[in-house]
Amino acid sequence: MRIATWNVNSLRSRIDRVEAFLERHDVDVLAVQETKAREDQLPLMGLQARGYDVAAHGLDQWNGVALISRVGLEDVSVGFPGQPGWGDPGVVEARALGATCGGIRIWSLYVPNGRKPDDPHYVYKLDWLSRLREASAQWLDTPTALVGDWNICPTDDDVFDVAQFKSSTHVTPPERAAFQRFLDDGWAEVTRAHAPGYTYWDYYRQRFERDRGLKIDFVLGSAGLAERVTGAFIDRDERAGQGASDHAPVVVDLTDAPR
DNA sequence: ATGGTAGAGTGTCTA
Repeated sequence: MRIATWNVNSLRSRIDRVEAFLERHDVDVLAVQETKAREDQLPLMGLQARGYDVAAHGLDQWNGVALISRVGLEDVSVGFPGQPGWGDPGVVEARALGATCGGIRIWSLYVPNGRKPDDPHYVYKLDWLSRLREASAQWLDTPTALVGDWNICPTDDDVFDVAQFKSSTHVTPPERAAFQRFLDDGWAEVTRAHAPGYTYWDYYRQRFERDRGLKIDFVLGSAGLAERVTGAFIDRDERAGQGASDHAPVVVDLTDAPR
């Protein structure tokens, strides 16, 4: 089975590229982030014509997440226990969507950006990660993948210029500690060993052409998932040219479940 | 410190 994660920066403006990507790489399950579409605005026809089911949630114009699967899409849930709303009172922000696809539990995650270290949104980011960690502990003993845009550079090698980020989010010790706690719990980041390099390049200043990017898109697997990983790659070509998202897709291959 | 680009949608916000 082949799964992938991709921050598409608008599903509607990128739908042709998404469909081409699914076909080019024969992808079974794609987790997408920043769908930037209400549920009634989703471009479903081409996906369904290619045999994919879609589950999506997006309450605002920025942070929607979705799962696109041709190997089943069961037990769909939005958010996770303890996830609070942000913005309008009582509104649960759409940053996590989970489903069982082809026998594995997969979560499409869009970790809050944080904006600035002194912004309330940064506190929200750390709180959100803490709640995700608490909720995800119960999935460690089943084949589960926490995939998406983590908006954290776990090491200095994951930033094109650490000095330039010294007063920015994504590299602060609390964010890195929050990421590390998932690994300490038993989650394994399964892409890095197979797929070095960045996954995101800002649109301006020709960051992609100069390979000045960040590695912030990751796939964390429970033991039962990690043992099935046979390879991974970053589809850098997808980031090139006109009309690209600012993120490249990350693809992971899994063997069949042991029996 | 600022601004550069892109996408949502027409006011600016978010990344």
